[in-house]
Amino acid sequence: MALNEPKMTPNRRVILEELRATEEHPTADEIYERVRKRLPKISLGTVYRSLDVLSRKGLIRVIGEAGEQRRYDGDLDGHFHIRCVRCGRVGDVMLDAMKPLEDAVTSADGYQVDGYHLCFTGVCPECARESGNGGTVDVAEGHED
Amino acid sequence: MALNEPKMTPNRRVILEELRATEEHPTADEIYERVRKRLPKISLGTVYRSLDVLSRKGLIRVIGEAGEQRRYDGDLDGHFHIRCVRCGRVGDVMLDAMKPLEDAVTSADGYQVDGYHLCFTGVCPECARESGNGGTVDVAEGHED
DNA sequence: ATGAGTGCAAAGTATTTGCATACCA
DNA sequence: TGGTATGCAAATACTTTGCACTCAT
Repeated sequence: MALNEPKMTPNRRVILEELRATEEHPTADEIYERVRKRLPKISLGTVYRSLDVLSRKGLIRVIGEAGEQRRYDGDLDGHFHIRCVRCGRVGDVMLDAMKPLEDAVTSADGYQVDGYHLCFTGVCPECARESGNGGTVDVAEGHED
Repeated sequence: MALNEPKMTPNRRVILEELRATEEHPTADEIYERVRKRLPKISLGTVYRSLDVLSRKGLIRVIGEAGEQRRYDGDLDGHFHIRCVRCGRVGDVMLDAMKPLEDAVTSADGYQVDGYHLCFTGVCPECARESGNGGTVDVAEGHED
């Protein structure tokens, strides 16, 4: 009667495959739309539950900031994300400088670190090219009165 | 008729003060409850709008992961956060190893980096003490079948 | 007078959950 | 047979928004 660990069901496998097949970082309902082509009767609730299981198993990563919609990433390699503040696109950043940081956190604060979420924000090269410096951002940020 | 930049109003000032006065990382409605003691007629909507203004001005920081409730931090010093996967508590982590990472991202990917969000997850010392290794987490994470 | 800020309440949206059924070991 | 997984729909919870009113310049 002990709580068994979640199984890898066909639904979950398809979700995982779709996630691994894309370079994008889709939201739950984008995943739902894709998966639906292969499994027409799957429900959005199942997609949410599956994504939860997969991320708890460490098979996928959840990205995005609080208050925003979750995005999912099937790529587990050591990389971070960067979100363009103008177009909202989320890109990957390869960097393997993280281990020392993890170690420092562990030793300095007594936490058992089991993961981290790192997302830079900035302006992507495309946006920078298109709009020079102006763009969509309209709130002054350097000073107050 | 040009869009003026948001002003520092009494409401916003009180919210900022409350945020700077606490070591916790309160949510919008926790802030609402605190601020209400000083400004009994302030509304939750205004708190949300103010927090948005303050964070766009760079006076406070927004923390937390996608799909979760936003938490706010009035401390702008270079530090990161760590959230205990068991109790949900968010703590501060002092670390000044970030600059090199920022530089690396900028040069490697052509982004103009204007910020980052870094949050570790792990088990806080209290939780580790209380429950050994079991605790509330009941999903196996190392292997699948 | 004009534009920004606010309170209130309603709307919106992402995510979770209850329940009956289907499935697998 | 026992327990997990699923579809569907309802429920939750957080956040945003519309509108009328107030405030300061």
